[in-house]
Amino acid sequence: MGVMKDRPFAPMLERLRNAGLRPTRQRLALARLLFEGGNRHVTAEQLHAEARREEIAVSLATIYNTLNQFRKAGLLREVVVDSGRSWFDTNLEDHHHFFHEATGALTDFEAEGLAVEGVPAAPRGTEIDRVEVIVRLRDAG
Amino acid sequence: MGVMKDRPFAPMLERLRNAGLRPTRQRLALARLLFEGGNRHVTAEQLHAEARREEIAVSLATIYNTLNQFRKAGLLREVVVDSGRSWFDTNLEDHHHFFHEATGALTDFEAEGLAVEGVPAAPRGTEIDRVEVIVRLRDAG
DNA sequence: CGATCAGATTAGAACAAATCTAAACTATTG
DNA sequence: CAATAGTTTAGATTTGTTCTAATCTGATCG
Repeated sequence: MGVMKDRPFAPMLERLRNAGLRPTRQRLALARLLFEGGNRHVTAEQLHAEARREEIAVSLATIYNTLNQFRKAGLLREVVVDSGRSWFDTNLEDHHHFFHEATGALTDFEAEGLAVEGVPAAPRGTEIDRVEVIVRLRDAG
Repeated sequence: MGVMKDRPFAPMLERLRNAGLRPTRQRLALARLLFEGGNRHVTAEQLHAEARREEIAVSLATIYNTLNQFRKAGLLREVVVDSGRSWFDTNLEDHHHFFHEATGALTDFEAEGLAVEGVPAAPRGTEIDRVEVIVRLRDAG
């Protein structure tokens, strides 16, 4: 835990600067919620609620701004599994998702070990950006 | 007798009845737009606009009701690729999708020839419903 | 048939997620 | 430490979807 001993904000501050984002109070606080501790998936509303719980004063508009800026800066990935809301994923490794329709639970699995073969060529004028695999789950029975 | 022998909507009528849906004027008209002619992808708004163009009087609420009923009845599949709206796909075969982020174009490709291997076991208490592959495209360059 | 009634349709209200606006605030720079 | 460019904010707005409760219609039965 020596990582967080001395000046707990310094690395995060650097990280924001490197991403070309001014390290404001709000961005710093949200970055710490998102990136300290393991990987996570959040929606804007969830993160807003969490910030409020931690007594961090951030408006919902700022949550949206920040999540989108972090995404554009490559600090987050957006995951679309259920229409009507966006999930943001702090895991930047090559990976895919389980989505449990019944509960809305979203979990990662490593791409290592997964092979997708036989993807047809991209249509003329386009190229493949990313191959996304979503494994939809239902209750066993 | 004395009734026209050629009844182009008869098969569609049967199809609705088989799905347990009363074949109303609106459902019949929408079913014909959706299922006569090749496979297609539509959003609710698109189908509404198309119905209006064809001078079929259907409210937007009915479009939503109908798309959801058709989906539940297994006549349509929902495709989630971009948050904020739902696509409905008349193609019931095993297949996957190209999604061109820049234009929002959604196109099918056959699952035949595609192999997804090494999907981890479903978490306890759940089982795999469907493995969905979305190939996200960007402009070539 | 024509009456009945569960089920379907509808306009418009309500809701939810996300974005926009323009005014107030703040981190950087010089 | 003042100027300024970038940031945050409350609240309004937009967009996609669902809900409500009133009205209409397709199937059934006498």
